[in-house]
Amino acid sequence: MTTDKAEELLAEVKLRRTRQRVDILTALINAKAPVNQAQIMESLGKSSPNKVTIYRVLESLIETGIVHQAYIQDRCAYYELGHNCTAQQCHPHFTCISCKETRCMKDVELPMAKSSDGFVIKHQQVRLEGLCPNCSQAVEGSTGNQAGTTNG
Amino acid sequence: MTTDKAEELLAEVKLRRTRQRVDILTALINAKAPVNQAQIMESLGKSSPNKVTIYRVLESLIETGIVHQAYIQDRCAYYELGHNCTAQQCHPHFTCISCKETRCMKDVELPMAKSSDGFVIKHQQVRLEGLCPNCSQAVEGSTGNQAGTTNG
DNA sequence: TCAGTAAATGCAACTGAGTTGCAAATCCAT
DNA sequence: ATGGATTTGCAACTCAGTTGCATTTACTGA
Ligand SMILES: [Zn+2]
Ligand SMILES: [Zn+2]
Ligand SMILES: [Zn+2]
Ligand SMILES: [Zn+2]
Repeated sequence: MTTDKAEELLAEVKLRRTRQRVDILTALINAKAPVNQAQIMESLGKSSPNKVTIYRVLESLIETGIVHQAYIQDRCAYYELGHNCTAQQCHPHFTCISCKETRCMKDVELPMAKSSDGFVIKHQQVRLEGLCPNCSQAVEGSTGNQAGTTNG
Repeated sequence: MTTDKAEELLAEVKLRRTRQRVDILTALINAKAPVNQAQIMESLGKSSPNKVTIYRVLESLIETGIVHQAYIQDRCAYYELGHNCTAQQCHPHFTCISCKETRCMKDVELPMAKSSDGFVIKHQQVRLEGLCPNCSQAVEGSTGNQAGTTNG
């Protein structure tokens, strides 16, 4: 396991190295996409920290800046490492309106909005909606074919 | 009251003209900023429709496109008329990190993200964070002065 | 004008993500 | 090792939003 990386990060931001923090941070490091509390708990299985602890750990990690709240979907927050975002702007997140999957768009960049009228814009967050490659293909190529069950 | 406008809109989108729909839509028309269910209920006072009805009416109005869900704050959805948004992009919403107020930035425009790798981007939503004129002034002009209680 | 019917409403009970208070456990500096 | 501050777990709570169902209301067309 990549526990090393997690422990290293915790030391960097001067957070106490508890088993729970290491495990949760490791889960975030290993995640291929943003995850919510339930997914973290599930990925840690039987030895997962309590739900409340997960929220509290996420909160402390967010305070240090090593974790971001990526987006909210269905009233539920998703978290990810913040290591490849600038302070001003993270990558956009894309949700497919057909298959409902959400993913990071690390290759998409947008300019920052221009501050105006005394507003100081410090952070910008972009959400995208549309059709993912799977689903746009399905719509193009056939009639009445829904969601990504095209070629699987 | 501007009930006329609401009734007109309902006719346009072919929704039955119920007292509740007219009232809720009128509340949205009169609102100076996006509002949530509780605020709609409050603004309609004693004669307000039931909470469930408000959610169901909002849902039907959103389906027709005359109302949009503007943003979510503190796990709570805020709604507004969608009449001055393009299909692809609404105006950004700005939340002040100091006084927590959120407002529409109708004068701010951002280009649409470029679709890539088979992704078809149909809609883009932008959230901005920073300091509002009140609060940025407070930070500049003095020491330790919090939130918009500066002048007035 | 007056049924008849589909749609809309209200109520009560529910759901589920996230929070709070507090006692017990754990980390870490000395 | 020891002690005090921090962290954790549990149970109970909060509150926006949803669901099922009985009742009411808006429209159609005779
Ligand atoms: Zn898809
Ligand atoms: Zn991401
Ligand atoms: Zn402010
Ligand atoms: Zn707006």
